[in-house]
Amino acid sequence: MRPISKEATLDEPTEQEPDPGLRALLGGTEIPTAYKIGYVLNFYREPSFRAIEMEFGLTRPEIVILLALHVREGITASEFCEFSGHLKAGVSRAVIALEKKALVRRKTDPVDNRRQLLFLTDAGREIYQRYIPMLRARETAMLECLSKPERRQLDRLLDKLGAHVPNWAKASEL
Amino acid sequence: MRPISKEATLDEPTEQEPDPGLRALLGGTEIPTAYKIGYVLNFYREPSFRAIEMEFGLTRPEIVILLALHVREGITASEFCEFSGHLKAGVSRAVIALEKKALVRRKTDPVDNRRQLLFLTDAGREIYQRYIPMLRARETAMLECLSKPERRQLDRLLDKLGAHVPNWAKASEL
DNA sequence: CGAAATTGGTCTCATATTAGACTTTTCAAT
DNA sequence: ATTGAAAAGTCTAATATGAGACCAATTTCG
Repeated sequence: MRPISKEATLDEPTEQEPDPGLRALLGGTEIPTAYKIGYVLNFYREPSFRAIEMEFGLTRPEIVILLALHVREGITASEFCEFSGHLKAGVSRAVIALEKKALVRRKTDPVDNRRQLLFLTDAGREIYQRYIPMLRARETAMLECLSKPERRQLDRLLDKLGAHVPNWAKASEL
Repeated sequence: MRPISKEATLDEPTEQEPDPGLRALLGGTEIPTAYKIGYVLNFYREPSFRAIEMEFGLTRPEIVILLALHVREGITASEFCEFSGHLKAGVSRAVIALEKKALVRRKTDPVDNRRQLLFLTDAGREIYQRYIPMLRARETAMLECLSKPERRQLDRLLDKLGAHVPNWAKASEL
């Protein structure tokens, strides 16, 4: 169970009664770091995406593609796949859906007829603006336990990890 | 695409040619930290789990339940759900499948007839031993870019984040 | 230059996963 | 003691997602 008791939730949100047994899971696996990263992210991402899905009818790939296009338009599906590690069939499906929902526009790349450049529509931008505040708020809440320096520290480490990904994340090694 | 070119992969695995445009995604979203965590973890978890799924016929929930039981046996499905944030239907289904595969044993909790205590079978332990080395190796590879102190730093930050989860990760807030 | 290989995107089929309903057991309130 | 509410686990129906096949465009190689 969540490392809180029901009583604590109702009376003292800051007073926790962790179950030592299950908390042992966090550091007890043979892949402690990966597990902990997954543990934290699971609580952030899964409920967030489920809520967006219920409220806006967007699937996970759709959500993240809108996120990506908000940062940079004109990328192609395959670029996004390559960058993010998402599978091309899923991305393709999401792009088709997004276009059908008029949230995204596709334009064949003049340089390579196979490629399609993706752009946000106004509706796409708008729906993004409607779901991003919740994601931001939850990120803020998630990071509240860290001081400013610690957050910078975390970001620095994550940048390192992110930059290192191409060195080991080769599907052929599996 | 992955921030490497094909040539680099073949010739100079350490020589990368990041696409600046897509790399902007990493820090460019409005949820940079969450996104970066997800970015790194996606490359670790998704391919790993897919490989295990293909080789051992285990679904993601099955994989993680075996992981958890390896650390601590005798937990119940609901305890695992509460702790990990996984949904009970999925966990229930996984437990049923694991028992069917004779990887897990279930025993009704004498204290509460609704609850079922979960235990690994020998086969369950064995299959775990067959997939964990790959997960460990990939975790090691993932963390190779960090020095020892940095890894300790990361673990410390993750422990903080993990301990803080119960303070904000309430589904009712969504 | 032409054939073979690779790439970009889409589709089909099978399987995984979610929401919500359901049953039984246990807890809480009166 | 009784009743209503909540918890634990399972099931159903709908939908999401992965594997692999496919086709067309482009690149690679002899």
